[in-house]
Amino acid sequence: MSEVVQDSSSEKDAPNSQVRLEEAALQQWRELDLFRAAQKRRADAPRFTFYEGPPTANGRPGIHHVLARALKDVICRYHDLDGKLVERKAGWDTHGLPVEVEVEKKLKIHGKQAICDYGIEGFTRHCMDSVFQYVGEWEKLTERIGYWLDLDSPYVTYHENYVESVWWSLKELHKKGLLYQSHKVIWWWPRGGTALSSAEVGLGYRETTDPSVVARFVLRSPRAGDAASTADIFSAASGKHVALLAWTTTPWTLPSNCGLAVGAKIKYSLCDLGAECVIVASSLKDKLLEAHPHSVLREFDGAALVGLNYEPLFSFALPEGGRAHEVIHADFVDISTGTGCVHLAPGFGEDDTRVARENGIGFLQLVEPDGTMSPCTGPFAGQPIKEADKDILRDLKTRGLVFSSGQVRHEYPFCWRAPDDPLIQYARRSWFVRTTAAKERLLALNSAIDWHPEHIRDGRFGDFLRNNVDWALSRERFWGTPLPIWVNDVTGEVDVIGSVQDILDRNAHAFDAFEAARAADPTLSSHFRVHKPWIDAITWTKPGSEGVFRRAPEVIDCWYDSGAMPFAQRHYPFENRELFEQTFPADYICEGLDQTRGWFYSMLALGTLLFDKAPYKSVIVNGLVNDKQGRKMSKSVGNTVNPWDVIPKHGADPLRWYLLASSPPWQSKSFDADGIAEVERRIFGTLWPCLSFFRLYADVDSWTPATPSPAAPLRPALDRWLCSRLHSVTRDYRAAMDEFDPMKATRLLGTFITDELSNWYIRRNRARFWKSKDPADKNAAYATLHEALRTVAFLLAPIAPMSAHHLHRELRCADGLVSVHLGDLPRCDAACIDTTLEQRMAAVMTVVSLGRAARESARLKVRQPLLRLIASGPDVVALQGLKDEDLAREVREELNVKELLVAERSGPYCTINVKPHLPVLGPKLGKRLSALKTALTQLSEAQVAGLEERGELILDLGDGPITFNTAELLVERKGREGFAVASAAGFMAALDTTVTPELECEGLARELINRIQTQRKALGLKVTTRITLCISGDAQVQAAVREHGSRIAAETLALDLTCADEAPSDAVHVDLDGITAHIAVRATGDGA
RNA sequence: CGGCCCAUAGCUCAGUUGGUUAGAGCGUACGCCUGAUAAGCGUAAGGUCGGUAGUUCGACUCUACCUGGGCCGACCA
Repeated sequence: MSEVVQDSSSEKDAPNSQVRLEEAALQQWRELDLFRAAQKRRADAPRFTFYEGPPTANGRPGIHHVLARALKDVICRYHDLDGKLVERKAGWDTHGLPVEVEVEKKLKIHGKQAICDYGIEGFTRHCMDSVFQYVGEWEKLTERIGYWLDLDSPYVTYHENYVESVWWSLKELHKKGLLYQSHKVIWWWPRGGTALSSAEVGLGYRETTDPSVVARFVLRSPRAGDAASTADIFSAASGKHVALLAWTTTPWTLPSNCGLAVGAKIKYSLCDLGAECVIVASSLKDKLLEAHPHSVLREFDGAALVGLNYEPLFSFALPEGGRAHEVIHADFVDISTGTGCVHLAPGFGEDDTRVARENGIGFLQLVEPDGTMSPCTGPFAGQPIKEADKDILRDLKTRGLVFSSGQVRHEYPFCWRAPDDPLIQYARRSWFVRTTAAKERLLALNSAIDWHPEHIRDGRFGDFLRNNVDWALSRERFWGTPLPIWVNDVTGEVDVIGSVQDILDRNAHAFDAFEAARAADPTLSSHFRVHKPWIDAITWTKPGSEGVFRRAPEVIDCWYDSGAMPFAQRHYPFENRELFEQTFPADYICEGLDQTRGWFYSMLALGTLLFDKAPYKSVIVNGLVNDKQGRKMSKSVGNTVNPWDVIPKHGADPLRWYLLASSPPWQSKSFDADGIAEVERRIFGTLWPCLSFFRLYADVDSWTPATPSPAAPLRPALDRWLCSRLHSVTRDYRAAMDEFDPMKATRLLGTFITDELSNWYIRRNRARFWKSKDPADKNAAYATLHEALRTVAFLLAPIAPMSAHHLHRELRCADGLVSVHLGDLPRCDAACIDTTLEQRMAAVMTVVSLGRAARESARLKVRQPLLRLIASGPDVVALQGLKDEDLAREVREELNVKELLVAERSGPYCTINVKPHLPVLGPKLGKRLSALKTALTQLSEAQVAGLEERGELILDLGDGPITFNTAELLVERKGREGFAVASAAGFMAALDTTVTPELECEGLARELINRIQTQRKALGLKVTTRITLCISGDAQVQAAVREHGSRIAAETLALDLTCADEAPSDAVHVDLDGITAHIAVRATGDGA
């Protein structure tokens, strides 16, 4: 008993029992090195492959990480217990801008130049040092929540082996012709001098105010050969100058204007404003020209404008590589905002770049990478773009080229780590992976992935794949996997290397300088030789060709690192070829919804391009964890939940259960600590008493699993029922887990523990454990309960591993296992499932519930014995269950009635009501269904009797007689008035409420027993302690003691019972519904 | 603005291929049980299943549109 945990509610700050048992379990795991032992026992088992998505350890873990980790752990543990080898290699994502930003903050420097000034080596050293800043906290949390993860040999994305595998993969892509360099418009952070990934851009959107300018682009006079429609425009304008109006929110791009775009099928109007004529989309005319009295001279399609030339607003430089200042058609032009005419600056817009290239328009980019206007822009040269906006606008106004100007508030991205720095779209030379070449394959492979929830496949993820664009791979940063591309500085020849050996083959002394530096400074990590700045110093030449190969200075998008994880974690193909092949693809991964464009994509893209396989078969996508009000958790709002505020209070297992059971994994959760307290109370607060009940009596009787007990089929009905339920639950639980539905499995188990094991089996069987005179019956009860608890321990193991461990140990199983986690999950034995018995018991439970309701309505407490209950049910199985003597006894005892009558026919106790069984009769009858419904409400007594006797009913619904059988009709029994009745779902319970003097006397005896037991407990007596009893009270009390004295004595373990006229001095006074009695309980000291 | 998801009791959520009286837990009120109880059980109040229209004998369930919330994408120029 000592190990069954006692609550210490007196010590407020002491950890509660749940927390204590978890910590004790974890301590045992450490001592037993249990994780390793569990892995070892499956060394030769078939694999279930899991990939751990690498978190970055330079931030603290939060409550949402607990959700993801609980989901990962529960599925992995389930398959482990089911007999598979489930490798769980930890991993850390170590590269990327967030790390650099943290270091910049620490060093109090900001921007690319500042880093160069500081020194790249020093900077990257700080990066490497900081990536594991919080790794201790991650490990602590991982261990405390019982997440089994091999933290001792994690993969680390900056390690040389990992980098080398990434290089290998890029060389493979290069061989397939999938690596190229191009101009690409990207989101550019001018101050930091770097491009940002779309994920990073998405973090930085916020509302801002920008100038909103409509500029005049004055058309040049038509030339010979122009279309007649063009000439018509000018003749209609009759000599006034004609301007196309175009809208922009970025005046700083106007000097780089190369063209104008219109929609060929959009209607445009030529409007006479008096002094000039302007052209705008017809549908926008009224809004744009509302302050200008005007008349419409002509209306025409945009196609009429295509090919027209206009005077550029500025002429600092001419576009290169194509025509300039021409009106073209573009499909993306719309008329929801603006003027219907779009200013094209191919240096700064993705759409602009595309249509310009398609139409032979040139390229011009008069902004420097640092975000200042180019030196050739005259008065604006060197100005930061947002400052240049004002001067450009003033200049245009002076020259009469501004039609209107104002301000607009809209969403615009800023750098997510430097919130005052706006990003700009900027065409930049960059390295790309041609993922679009594999678009169809990506979609095809995705279609076979088992997504949870399913809609991600064709929804969010499918959409993302359908809109696939080439992967912009390079980052002009410092801390990342270096791009393994060397370019000849004279010929431009590209050499992609795929290993360290590749480098040595080209330059045997490549690493000499590094080794020398390392000899001088042993603190220099060996991994640095494949990182900046050391890798940049490596060059080579090729015999017979001029020029030197120098490394492309960029590093790789860190999402590529994570996507390379399936092979890079193995240092494939340099090592572990076989292991990789065995563990690719993964059977299961699980990450948050935010990984759609992140890890889910990067892994699929690389798996597809390199191996033509989807790298994972099944995915659980977990939702976000919001706060109690459903708001997103954020540090700035201050509503984040620290796992360490929750775990020491309620325990990690209740937290895991809460996260798994509260809603489907993919639904965002409103985190509420009260919900965990509820789980702790309702689930664990029920489970532990089940255990201590078992241990209490098993210890008293010295019962062990080795004690012989009757074979299962020979045990009482309740035992067979529990056994059947146990196997049914095992079956359903396994099915749910196999379908990656841990919520269903968890709820199933919870219901079994609370409703069936605790609240029905144990409660109904208590007396057998302490009163049974039949040792076989008692041993059957012990064996049944023990087996049930043992199975619960296994089913609980994946969900609440520490509690399961504790439960299993306390059961002292004969399985020789030091922990439940070293065992095998029980299988469902179909032979143990007795469906009929389960249905019958369900009927009994329903009738009991109704019986209680009937007692409630009659205000007759259960201690008051009553003569009879009349019960009925809707079908044969239910009726048979109520007639089964073993089950009927449960009803009588539970409801404290002398007799249970089963009413099968309508009669003095019940009436019946017949309803159509719709799923059967709907298709059969169609529209005649309503006629049947009416007919059934008007059945005669004879028809009802006929149905009850012969099982069939013949009705005429207007087109001849139809015979209905019992499968097509539902019979619902209801109690007649005059009894205390309750009915539901075809069941009914009618209580005979007569209380005879004899029954009243017996009831009083039961009240006395109850008070004596309470007093025993108040005195702190053991359940085996014998007592002497002295009871006094009025005539009624004395009569009860006289009539039922032997029963009172037996149930309270009284060796001696006396009935006194005067209350002894040590008696307690008790109130029995208005009757006062005095009870003196004295221990005899005879404990056996 | 676009895509996707969600909307069921005061709160957190279930609800299987369309089927009879839409469920559970928490909370509230009242009652009950306790020789396992950390507790538990029962009853009641509480719902036009976000709205409208449609398909159907029948819609919480399917379809369309609308409203509100979330996530993601989007400077639409």
